Amino acid sequence: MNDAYAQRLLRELAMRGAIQGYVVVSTTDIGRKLGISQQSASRWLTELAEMGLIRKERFGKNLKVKITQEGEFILRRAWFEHILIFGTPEVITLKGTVMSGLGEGRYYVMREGYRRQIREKLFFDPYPGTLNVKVYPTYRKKVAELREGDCVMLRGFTEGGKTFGRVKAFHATVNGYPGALIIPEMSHYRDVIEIIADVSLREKFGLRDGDEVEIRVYL
Amino acid sequence: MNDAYAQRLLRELAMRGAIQGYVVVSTTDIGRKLGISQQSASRWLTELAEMGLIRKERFGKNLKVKITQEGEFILRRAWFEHILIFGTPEVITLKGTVMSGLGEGRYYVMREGYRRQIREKLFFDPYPGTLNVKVYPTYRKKVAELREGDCVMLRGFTEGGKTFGRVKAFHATVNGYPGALIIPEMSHYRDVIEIIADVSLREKFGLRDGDEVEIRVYL
DNA sequence: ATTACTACGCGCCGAGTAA
DNA sequence: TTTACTCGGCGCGTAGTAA
Repeated sequence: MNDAYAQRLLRELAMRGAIQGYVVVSTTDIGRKLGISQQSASRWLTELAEMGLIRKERFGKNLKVKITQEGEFILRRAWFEHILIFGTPEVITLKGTVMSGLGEGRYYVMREGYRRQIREKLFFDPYPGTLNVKVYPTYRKKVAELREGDCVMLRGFTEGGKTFGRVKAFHATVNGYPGALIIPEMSHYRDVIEIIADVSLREKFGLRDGDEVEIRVYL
Repeated sequence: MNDAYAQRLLRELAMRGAIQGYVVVSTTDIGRKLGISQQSASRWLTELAEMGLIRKERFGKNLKVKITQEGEFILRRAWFEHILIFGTPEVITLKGTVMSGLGEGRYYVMREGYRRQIREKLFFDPYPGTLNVKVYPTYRKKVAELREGDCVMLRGFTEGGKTFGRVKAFHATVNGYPGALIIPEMSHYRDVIEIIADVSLREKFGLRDGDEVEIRVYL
């Protein structure tokens, strides 16, 4: 296997926690995520193990894998290069409580005009819905800063005669899970922010209104 | 072209400055760096341009390329993921002046026992020689901190009856150029540090004894 | 020296399938 | 359900070469 494939797969495994220790994975799932077949995913994993970049063991019907030190070296080099390219990120941490939206989040995310851009610019297929978070008053200033910060811009468009405005997006995590924070340019909220991810964050973390979450924005 | 190749090539181009604007590249050179043939490098670049991830133009006998916004999105996503995996680096900046070593740097780096590990763990083939930098007194404390920090460890070995000790290595840049800072565990110097890279840093920056350099260590 | 075309053959991908 | 084998076909990488 070549270098490029190895790096791509190692990163996917590392995102699942395979640096800290063994992680259960499925070849079907990895294949889907990387856009290759289950068979190829299986073969890639085998080759990665033969190259000594991962340890791989059967775990019932599944596999468990962990990245070796050699594999970690490769990832660290890539990490280092990306940091030379873009610099170290400014990380803004926000805290607040989950609140119910009025379902507009879902409505907007489902518009193909936004959805396509999210796939193209943020690289995930958004779960149709947003997590609304009311940030604690102390963080309002940081939210205001964000509005000025460097962002991924989602263009506005018209669809069925309706006009949808530009939306600012930022790579972010909620309780450590990756997604994006979005701020419609026209929105006037100062303390309510919206988060999107490739899964339902409410379900993933079993969140109910009033639960506290931590959001980290990387810019 | 698939995702993994695109990312690998985009990163290589970004490291050459193709995000800021057009950069002159040669397919031979890129091929060598990525471990593929000149012909493949040529085809990869063409395909990357067709995918809209780079702009490519002839520049005399060479090419000049620049990464488009779509290409940058892909790199930024990878940057974000690497930061989720390893966190944001602590960057330690050191300043000092170039000084002549006694040629031991060259002697040590040439030992195959170290050289192989540098290729495997730091991912470059070291130029046979080190840049010795005497850091200003204010930075001595930072150097001492480094000795304790998280590092890439180069194992000791014996060669021809001589024993070579363990060496701590850190990803680092000199005046922005990537390489590594190395600290032999047995060394007792407090204010002299050694840098290795894949080229002669003295030549690259036209350095003479007494010239000031800035070293950034990423850990 | 470049880049990049054509040809060709190896090897990779994925369908089918066994365990 | 899984993983991972075999196998057939096509895509990719490289040699040769033109410009």
